[in-house]
Amino acid sequence: MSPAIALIDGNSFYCSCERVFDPKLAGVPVIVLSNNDGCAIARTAEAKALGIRMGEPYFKIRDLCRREGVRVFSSNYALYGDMSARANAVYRTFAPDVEVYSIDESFLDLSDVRERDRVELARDLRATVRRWTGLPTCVGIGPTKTLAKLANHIAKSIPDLRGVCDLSDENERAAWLVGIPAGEVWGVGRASLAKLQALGVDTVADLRDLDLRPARKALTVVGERIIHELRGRACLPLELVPARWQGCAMTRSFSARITERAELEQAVAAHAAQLGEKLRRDGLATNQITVFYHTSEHDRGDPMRSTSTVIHLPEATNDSLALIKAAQHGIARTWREPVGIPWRYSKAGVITTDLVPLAESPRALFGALDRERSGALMAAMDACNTRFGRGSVVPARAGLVEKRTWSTKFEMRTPRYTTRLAEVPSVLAHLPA
DNA sequence: TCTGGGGTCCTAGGACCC
DNA sequence: TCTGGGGTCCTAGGACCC
Repeated sequence: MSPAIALIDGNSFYCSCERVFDPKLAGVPVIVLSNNDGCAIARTAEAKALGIRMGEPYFKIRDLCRREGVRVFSSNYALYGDMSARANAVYRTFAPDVEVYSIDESFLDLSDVRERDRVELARDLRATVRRWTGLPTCVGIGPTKTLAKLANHIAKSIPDLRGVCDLSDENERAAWLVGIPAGEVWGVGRASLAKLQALGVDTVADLRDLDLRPARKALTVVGERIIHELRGRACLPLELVPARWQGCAMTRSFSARITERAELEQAVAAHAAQLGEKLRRDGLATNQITVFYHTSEHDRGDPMRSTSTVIHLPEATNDSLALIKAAQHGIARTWREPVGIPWRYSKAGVITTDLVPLAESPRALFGALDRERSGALMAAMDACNTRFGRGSVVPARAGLVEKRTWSTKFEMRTPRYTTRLAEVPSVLAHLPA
């Protein structure tokens, strides 16, 4: 039995999640915006056809959207995350070995399925996901992850394939690869593409046939791996158990510029508190954080400032209060009073890059934290926030959620239909008299 | 007026060690 | 003027991904 990997992904995933709960959105252009309603990060086929590009700032296309009747939504991550979990639950009923690669993409191991049955299974999977979750998907199949990704790309661009493309057969595969630009390959970005083109590589077939030596010279081992994968030799195993995070970040653009130290301190404290919350969910901890904030590169003519500093803790922790203290220390260390025009800060964040499981982390000889107390307090706080909703209990320094002037904007967000009881859709049934 | 956020992997180069 | 040969570890920066 030849190895086979399928990549299944949701079409215009965020937009499709919105469509599941509003049938009127079918067939009309839909886009979903990034945080602060900044950029278009998901577009349906109809929106793409209007020329709306990935990452396009919303203010530039607002008129177009109004004119063309594009339905515009803020990101509703609670909804998308939950829909993603539902889709993966369906995948697992078809193939037990699933790697959840991103919120809208999963790799499935189909090695145990006979080659001639794979396409049919994939079609069945698509139909079932559609029926059970409402989400449209496409499936690509190949002997390696890279080829499965490529197959998925083909499935999405050729309607005749009805959402499934199988590149298992070497001859069929070769015929496809000559017609696809090398830039479509997973792992070949802009910079790599330019180097490849200098080597005379234009199509995926060219890349597959490139000698390993020049490939390695131009693109390091990453490029060599891609070529092996294109030739059908797997270098990227299925990661069935999610790897432990190495780092974690909480960074946000403000909905309005910040000039006051107190506001900046509050924002950074809120980020530190949320970072602690994320770490606690996975039992992870950190003994150093980086705090940064900066003005916007789009504010031409304004004074620019960007600063970042690393704060070390006596021992690893995920206690929000300890992280807040460290983060505010970072502000104290870097804050500068403006002399003339104040700096208008646009974004701040707290980052860690060295996560360790709290239980395995060494204790400090001096300055050790009281983990018993801290653990109990944090557990109580997390329990309140789970039960009564996020932001019900926050550390004082992070400020009450509704009083945060810098908070991210989500002005066009749909209800969190599947994760908030207060927001589930209601149905009215009129009985005949 | 309004321009996202969160990850991973790889390499080169410096510091340091014996 | 001449001045070895290995290691390891860390960091910054680049590239890529969704």
